[in-house]
Amino acid sequence: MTRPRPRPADRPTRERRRASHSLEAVLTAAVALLDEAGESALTLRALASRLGTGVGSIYWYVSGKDDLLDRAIDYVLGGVLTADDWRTVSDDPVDDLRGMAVALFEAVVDRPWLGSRFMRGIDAPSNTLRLYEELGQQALRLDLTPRQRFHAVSAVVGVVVSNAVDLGQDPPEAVLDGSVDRDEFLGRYAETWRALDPAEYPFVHDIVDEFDGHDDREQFLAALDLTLAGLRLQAGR
Amino acid sequence: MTRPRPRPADRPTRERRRASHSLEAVLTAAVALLDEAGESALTLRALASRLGTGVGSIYWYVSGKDDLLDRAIDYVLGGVLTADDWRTVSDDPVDDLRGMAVALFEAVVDRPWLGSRFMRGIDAPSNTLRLYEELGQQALRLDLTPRQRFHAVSAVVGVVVSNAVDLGQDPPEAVLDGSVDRDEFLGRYAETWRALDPAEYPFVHDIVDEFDGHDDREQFLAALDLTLAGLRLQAGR
DNA sequence: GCCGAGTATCGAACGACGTTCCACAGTAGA
DNA sequence: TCTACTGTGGAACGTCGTTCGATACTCGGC
Repeated sequence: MTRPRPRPADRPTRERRRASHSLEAVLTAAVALLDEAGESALTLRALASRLGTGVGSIYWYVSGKDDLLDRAIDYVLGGVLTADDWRTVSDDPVDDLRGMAVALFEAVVDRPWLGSRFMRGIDAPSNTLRLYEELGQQALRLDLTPRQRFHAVSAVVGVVVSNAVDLGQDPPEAVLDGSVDRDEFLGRYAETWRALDPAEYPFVHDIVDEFDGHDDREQFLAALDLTLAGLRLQAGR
Repeated sequence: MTRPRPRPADRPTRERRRASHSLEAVLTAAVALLDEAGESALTLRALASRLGTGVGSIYWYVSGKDDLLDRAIDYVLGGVLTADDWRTVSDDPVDDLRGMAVALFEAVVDRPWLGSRFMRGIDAPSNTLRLYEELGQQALRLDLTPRQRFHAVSAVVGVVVSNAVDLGQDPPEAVLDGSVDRDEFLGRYAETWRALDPAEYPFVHDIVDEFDGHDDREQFLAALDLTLAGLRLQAGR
């Protein structure tokens, strides 16, 4: 789990009577902007123009861009909590933990802009904390000390985060067809790697074929399974 | 390992005759700025004024801020490669891998601004790739398929990266005494967690004491050891 | 029916940033 | 000395996040 940051004072939750623009509308538009063109597309001006309003209005609902992003992320994380594939129940807690981690990862694949800010907002009432809790409830079923549990869940979240950071990196510059471009892109790197001295770079040569055209999902699953195997061992399963 | 990004064309490596400002000077000043006041302090104007020059000059050595940051990171990573604690030799490859991962993590603790960009620049001649290679050479000593090796090293790098991202997050806003402030900070979060309904948040209650005042290093080591335990299992060690 | 306090909207303006551009200076070879 | 190249420096441009004050709209109390 990530280190928390202080959140600016929330607007008092008084019920709003005239909500032509609501916080939800702001968040929806922000997420739409992010989905369409990535993190750099989310500017206060672009958001205001999409909402048909002025920049100043946004600051009524949100204390700043940081807050906006945090809320947008927590907003989409709420969708993960209510998805169907979330919360599988088996008799193996580690399997269930794995299922949740995969569901979390899938959410990131769909929205790579979640990127590095992913899983930061662990304020008391938030979907992020709820996610963390439900992950942890599986760990609760394992024979571990609280400290081991804390570390185990942090480790699993860490695997998702590190792969999310990967995915969050802006692609070359092509908005066009994702797959073909990506393979070409990886291929160009593989090419330069193959040109290295094999005596100096034996490992790079050993894995260059695996790197070339590798699947992010597979890489994530491999890392996850290594961690879970370690966890199984620790829990005596 | 992280997805590579295209790097702008390098300046031709013609030997420079009058190097009042060299690329090295630029990088040294940039790193100093980052170390003193974090990532947000590295602006082209601040860097220029520290070098006693104009902003335009910096663009002679570096193609932009992205390139500058990537080079600065690769620059400090060069120090890791030549450090004493790097590259321990034992008869257990996993132990050696662990030592390297820890050394890498220590470098990040010292310079939290490495943050999320950490381990991105895997261009052909770079310290990052060299780091990756040397990590991989330990995996080469294990009885694994190339694909397993690729995934194993990626997983280990991932553990370091995810904890680096954590550390890279800007602290509350205090530049002052790090430890006391941090404990207070964690404590405030722990407080709100303890106020949650134990029936709804059993896991959070279970681990809140562990979270309160937890050590980042310990958390990293726990995650690393889970991954390495899984790796040991996979390699039949 | 009016009024002041809270709720909400909007866009001009500010300062900081990354980047571009171009005028200029020093140096090396012809 | 001339010329081409390597390097320097800072004004200027456009965009960004943020602040501010003017302007409504809405409601409970008089």
